[in-house]
Amino acid sequence: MTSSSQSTRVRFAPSPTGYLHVGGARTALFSWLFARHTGGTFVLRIEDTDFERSSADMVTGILEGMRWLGMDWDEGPFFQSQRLELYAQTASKLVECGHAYHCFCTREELEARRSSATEAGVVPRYDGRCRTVSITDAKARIAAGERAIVRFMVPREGVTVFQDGVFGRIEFANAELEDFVLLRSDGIPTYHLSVVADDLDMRMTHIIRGADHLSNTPKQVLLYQALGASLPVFAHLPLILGPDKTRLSKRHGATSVMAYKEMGIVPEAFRNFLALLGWSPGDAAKQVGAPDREIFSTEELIQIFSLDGIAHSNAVFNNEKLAWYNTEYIRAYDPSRLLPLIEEEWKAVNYRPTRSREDVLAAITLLQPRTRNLKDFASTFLAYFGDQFKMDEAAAKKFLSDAAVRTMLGELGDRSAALGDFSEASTEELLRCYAAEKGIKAGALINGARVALTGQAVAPSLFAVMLCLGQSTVASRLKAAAALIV
RNA sequence: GGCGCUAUCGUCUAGGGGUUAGGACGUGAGAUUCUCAAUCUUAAAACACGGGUUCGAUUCCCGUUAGCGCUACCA
Repeated sequence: MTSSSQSTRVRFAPSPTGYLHVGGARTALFSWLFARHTGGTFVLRIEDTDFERSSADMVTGILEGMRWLGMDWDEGPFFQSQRLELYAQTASKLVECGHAYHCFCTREELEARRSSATEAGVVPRYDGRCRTVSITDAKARIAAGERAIVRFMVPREGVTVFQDGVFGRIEFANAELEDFVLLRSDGIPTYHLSVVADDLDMRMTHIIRGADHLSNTPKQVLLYQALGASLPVFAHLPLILGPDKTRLSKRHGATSVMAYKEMGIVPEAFRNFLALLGWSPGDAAKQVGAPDREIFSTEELIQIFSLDGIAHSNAVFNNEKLAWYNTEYIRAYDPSRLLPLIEEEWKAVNYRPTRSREDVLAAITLLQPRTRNLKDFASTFLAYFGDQFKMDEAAAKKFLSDAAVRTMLGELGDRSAALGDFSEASTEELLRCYAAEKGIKAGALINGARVALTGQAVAPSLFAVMLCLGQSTVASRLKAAAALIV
């Protein structure tokens, strides 16, 4: 453990202009994992300086998504919209010490110059013409009511270098950068100003964020230097792409993490999947057991997570692998922990189980090994939790269309009601003897019984199902089969 | 266009100057079975291309190509 003076401080700083998307969730997860691994502090900061596009609902949604994935935070959420004073002060400090200046160019002028530069085949970049306006002149003009923005004065020459925690040494020529805007004419800061002012004020030691910010970083490094501050460690995460290898977005379907919850994904599965997207433990996996394992508990992830294992290239989101993780996690759940999640699904379809909690838990245990998705419990598995369920038409057609079979199932229902000892062995014996007696293949009766009992052509072993449902339910559903019209 | 980043099976990845280039998901085949999963066995599947450096390059260097990102008074 590091001493408190050098302990890490990491933040997740989403902008509430949308829900918590997959990329944001992974950034949050890696930041959180890093903070927990190093015994540091995890701060949540909402970057809502774009009032037009930000909304309180999105903030709620982001927090909901983080909680769903099991992430907690030690400080915040802080809102940049409530910290405007800090940014204004930082901007004037920069102006006072000559690192920034007021710019009186209008949007229209800027726009015109940009388009003519583009036409001329020149890289459009602010020419720095307002650099020559003295501070006293600028103040006078502002006092007279002129609108101004504050720009950072980027050195014309030299290079800006930083050591990225993922990509290593990154160098940009200052000549490539333009005098970027710090404060807009309405006094609201731009991203570059607010992010640096806050990260400094909140004493961040590590900035973990998407690689889309890599090109922004030299500007921010320049800001740190102008402010006389030492640099945090920047660690940029490669992006997550959709199946078509373009950036994951709405057109790829669900990109909000909560959409995955709604699709029946279990949070641990999603967290595990996300953790291994663009990161791999390498040799550290040996610390927690088999080196080839891909299933890691949250505690294990915290133990073995490190910036070193972060990939340098973008990763494609793989729905099949997510589905596999979901299957694995659902199977491994303790039934009593799975039950609340299933109850949410039931609630969503207005279903209430009529069986006792013990019976419900037993049914879950029986069903777990063959569940791929939480939704199964609220659809094809309903027959295990009460008498309110739908008969799958195709299954009925396939296995119950023979009236003779239906009649036999009814008779079997009578006989099972009379069974003294109702067990897997006794029900199987009953059915097989009855089949032999009637000269019908046991399989035909088994398939028919399965549909009569579960409404589905697919189910666990029939006799395990019978035991799970109980003698009276089995008897009545089999007897009902005799009266069925297929 | 400029700048930056990246490049191992279809996908996620391990590896690293000499390896049968390893694993996972998915896919094919077989076994098992009362259905379907599961399970077990098994198979196919990759170092983008071209130059260097070197005894030797998939690994290091350069270039090409491709992909992605940034290029706002968005974040």
